[in-house]
Amino acid sequence: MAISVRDVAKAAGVSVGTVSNVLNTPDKVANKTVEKVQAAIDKLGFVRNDAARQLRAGKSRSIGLVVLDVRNPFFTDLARGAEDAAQESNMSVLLANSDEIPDRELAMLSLFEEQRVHGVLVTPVSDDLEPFKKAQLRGTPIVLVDRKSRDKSFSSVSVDDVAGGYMAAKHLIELGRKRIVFAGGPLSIQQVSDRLKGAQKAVTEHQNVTLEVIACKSLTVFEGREVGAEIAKRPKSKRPDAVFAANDLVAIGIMQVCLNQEGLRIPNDLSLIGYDDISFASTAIVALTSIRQPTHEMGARAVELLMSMADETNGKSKAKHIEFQPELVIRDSTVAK
Amino acid sequence: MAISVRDVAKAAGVSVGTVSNVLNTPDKVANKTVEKVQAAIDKLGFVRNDAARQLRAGKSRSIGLVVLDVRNPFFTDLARGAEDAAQESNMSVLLANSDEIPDRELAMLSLFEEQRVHGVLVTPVSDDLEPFKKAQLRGTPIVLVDRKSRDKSFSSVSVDDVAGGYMAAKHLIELGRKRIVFAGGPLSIQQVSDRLKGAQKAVTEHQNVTLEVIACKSLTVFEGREVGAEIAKRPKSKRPDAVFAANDLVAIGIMQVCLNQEGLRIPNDLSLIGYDDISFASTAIVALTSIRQPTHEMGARAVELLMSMADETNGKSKAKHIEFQPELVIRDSTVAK
DNA sequence: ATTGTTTTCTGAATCGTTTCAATTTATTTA
DNA sequence: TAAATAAATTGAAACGATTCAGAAAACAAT
Repeated sequence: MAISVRDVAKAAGVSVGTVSNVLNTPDKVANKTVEKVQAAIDKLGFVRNDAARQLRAGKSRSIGLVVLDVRNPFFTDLARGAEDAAQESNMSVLLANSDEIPDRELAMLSLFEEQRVHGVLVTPVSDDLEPFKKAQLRGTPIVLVDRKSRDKSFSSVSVDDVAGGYMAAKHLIELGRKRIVFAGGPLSIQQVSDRLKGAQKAVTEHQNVTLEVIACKSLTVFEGREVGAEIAKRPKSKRPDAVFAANDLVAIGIMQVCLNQEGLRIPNDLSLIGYDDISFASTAIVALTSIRQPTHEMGARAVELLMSMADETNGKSKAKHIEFQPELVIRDSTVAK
Repeated sequence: MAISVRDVAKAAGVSVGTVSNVLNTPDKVANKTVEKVQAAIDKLGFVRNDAARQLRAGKSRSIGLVVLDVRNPFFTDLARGAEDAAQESNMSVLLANSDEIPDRELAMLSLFEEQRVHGVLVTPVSDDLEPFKKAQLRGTPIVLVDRKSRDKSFSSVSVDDVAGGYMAAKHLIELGRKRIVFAGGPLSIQQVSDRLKGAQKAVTEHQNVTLEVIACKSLTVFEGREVGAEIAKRPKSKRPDAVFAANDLVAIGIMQVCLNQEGLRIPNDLSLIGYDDISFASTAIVALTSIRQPTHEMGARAVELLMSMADETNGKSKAKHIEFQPELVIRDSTVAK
């Protein structure tokens, strides 16, 4: 039914091997032959069947990327970084999101394995990395992104979240804040627990500063609004004077409720700091202080790492780790203009 | 190297055909055979090679979706609708964005054709649909989404954007607004020009109401902020008393600048209405009046339409159109609480 | 036991591309 | 011009799952 290389070959009066060479390595083919074949391709409207190509090649031209939430700009930026790096080796990136649900994460992994992707980048939901380990043994390299591997079998590209959490809390303390709330969750996500750990460290280094944790179910604007409502309804004496949110979306949710419904002033009544420094942070109602991560670069470096793993013939090389340092970006939500 | 059905068959002591049947139609296989084969699969860690499956089947299990901007929640909602419907026929949706760039749109189309997707849903950037027409003739059904096909060769799922534009402008006029600005662009995107057309119609039906167009390069928060700055810097006498933004992102950008930098009151000094009713609209600084579209349902219906086209053997059936009516959702940005 | 019927299983052929050793053609060197 | 070398082309084999006509096994009816 559909046009195949065989049809093109016949129309151009050459062999199928030559058609394939025109498609893949035109330099190896005489110019006028290339022209003849191209003409036949255009005339017949030939479209290469990628499944057949992959079958022969044994590998696809794609890399899988599983993130926690595609709607978080942090992850779309990261994905963009990955795409840019992938293009260098003309690969493409398949984006999937786990929605923080372990089962979806597994389903995506299987899908990618069946597609014989070159490798998988993942921001894991939980601590159970067993399925990923198995996939890696079967020959699909895995790189953990935005998450340092405790397990020595995985390579990773991460940011020092403990340092980031410390920075954030330290900044609030240096502004003279005493009653700090950490808003975020679930704590099973390593990024969240590390950021909290850093904050706790900063707090214990000072007298008279308390840290309270308000948990939320996921790191979304919606959950942030829940936390905001919880804070705003408290009597003034019980209310924190600073909030460190586990990411910017949560911070933005908190900000919306506190400013709008309750008339709290930010930063006067409440200092607020987020995490990730998504592009939306600087354009929030009150520009948001945040902890910046080299998002785009993380995506790119993760892909490079993956490609180097895929190249190594034996595949049994030692896991490599790349760790970036975060950076404090001060804006109006902690220090008034 | 990798484990194949052949290896599984040998290990389980059955033929390759039986392994395939266990994978695809276990009902046709005796129970204890299924168990034997499953055990072998688990033991060997067999992972089905999707490329080989597709090659034989002739079609993939995917549908391609090309949207203008993945970061716009309107399109992620639409994509979710498509995914949900696709799952019914156990298909998956491959999401790609054109970033409003015609060349990227073409590249994505080729990629999808090479993958032999079941069909492509697309929100086209421009009016040149020739490449899509060719793809359709070659056997890949195309459905235009969020855009009515002028060309009778394509099926489409759309919302009556002229009616939506009319509704929006009419609402502003009924509130007594006289100097209305339409903010949006590029006009080559049909959704934008239709919404403008509707607004113009409403304006011409009334005396003493003017409509000014402020163009922007794309429908993003960033561009909205540019428009906001342009409006806010005007002397009061030249300033509009209402703005109709071509989508919610632009409206949010305008809102941020006007409220924050210039201290304009919304809706008192300026009524503001958006379009799409993305989930973020209701949680904006001032809850945004907007025109709601049945986003999720559009995605779902588009997939259903596509599947029905793919089923039809000849493929030469008449194009079908589904058109929804939009709905006005009134919030604080036009009518104060 | 024989025949008929249903259920289960088999395995060679197939999908469309790429690969690569072998062959043909063109170019250079002596 | 003949021999040596380089460039271009050929075409059958291979990738791994699915298909399907036919064989084998299991069961039922006579």
